[in-house]
Amino acid sequence: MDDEEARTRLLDAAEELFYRHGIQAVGMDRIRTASGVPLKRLYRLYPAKETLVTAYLERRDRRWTTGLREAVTGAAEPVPAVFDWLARWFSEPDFRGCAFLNAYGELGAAAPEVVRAHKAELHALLTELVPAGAPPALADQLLILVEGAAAVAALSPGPEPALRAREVAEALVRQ
Amino acid sequence: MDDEEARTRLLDAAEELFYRHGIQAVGMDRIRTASGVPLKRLYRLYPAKETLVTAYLERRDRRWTTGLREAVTGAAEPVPAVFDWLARWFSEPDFRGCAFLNAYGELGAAAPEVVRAHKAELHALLTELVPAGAPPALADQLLILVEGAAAVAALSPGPEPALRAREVAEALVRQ
DNA sequence: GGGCGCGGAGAACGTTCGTTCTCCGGCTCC
DNA sequence: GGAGCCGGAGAACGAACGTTCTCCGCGCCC
Repeated sequence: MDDEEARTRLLDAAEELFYRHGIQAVGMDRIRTASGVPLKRLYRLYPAKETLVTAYLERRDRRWTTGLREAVTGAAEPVPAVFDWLARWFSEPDFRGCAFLNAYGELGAAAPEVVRAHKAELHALLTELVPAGAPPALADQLLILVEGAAAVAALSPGPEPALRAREVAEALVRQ
Repeated sequence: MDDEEARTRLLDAAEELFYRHGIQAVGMDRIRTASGVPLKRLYRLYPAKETLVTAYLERRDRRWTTGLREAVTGAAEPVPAVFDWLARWFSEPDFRGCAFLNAYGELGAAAPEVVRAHKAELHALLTELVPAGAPPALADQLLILVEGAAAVAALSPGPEPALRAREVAEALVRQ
């Protein structure tokens, strides 16, 4: 097992545990056990828990944004495609809301800056998707629909919140 | 200082600290210092931290739901009034998102059931507000708008998310 | 007024956390 | 083949947590 594989195993374990149980509720020893990476190597690759938390959020941000981008680029109707993608995400068995909103709610001002960056990226992506002549507030409204669907789905999982938000979004872009 | 005042002081301190810093980041000793209530009395009134957390969320739930109800009952247009009330809430200087969503994000399955109850109450209130002939999905969509505005405002405070959501809600109820 | 009991102040306890250290086996290099 | 070093396993450390205990001073009753 080289350092690269150890990093992957650590991030896999950290993502699963941090996302499911919250960040403060998961100790480094639990990540060590789940990943099989010795503590010494863990602290060589990530010198403190905070760096592991940041790396977990950054990798998840890359995967999430890339997945959404791939799902909507080339789609005939990109805005509804966003919510179809959300519906699939909300239906994953271990879905538990937006990891970045959860991290911000838990850590507050101490949350790493990738949390803000994630929301800025999402807003930028939505801005690209709205038609050229649309009012500038449309991207803000779509952002509210995306976040709202995720927040509602966090407490009652399933695709329904995404479908309800999709209906609203379709009505918005038609105008 | 009788027990009733001690309870108030404890809940005030707990609300301020839990809401600002998160639940796990605040120790009982910090609540003792902030409230001025001795540890012995604290544990007589709330035998464990979990009971204090639940009491904090239950009181906040009562205040929040009552405040929203009072703001919309009797309003000429109750649905937009919801978002005007949200705009004022988001503008409070220490606004940091929905305490119940934050608690759920932090505690996950270990969150007290008042978190779910809070969302159910909000959904019920929105159901009362929609016109009689409206499609049943409308309340779900309004819930998404409320939650989404709160989530967006958590990271970029100010009334704007509520105003954007209000515009969408007005378009929805007009149909 | 003297024993008594309640409540306040904070020390103390056991556990858990993040992080570091110790020990030891196995590989490398001459 | 032997010395030296790197990495693994897990004990150990200091701090912080939730919770309990000890001590002490003050008010009450006869």
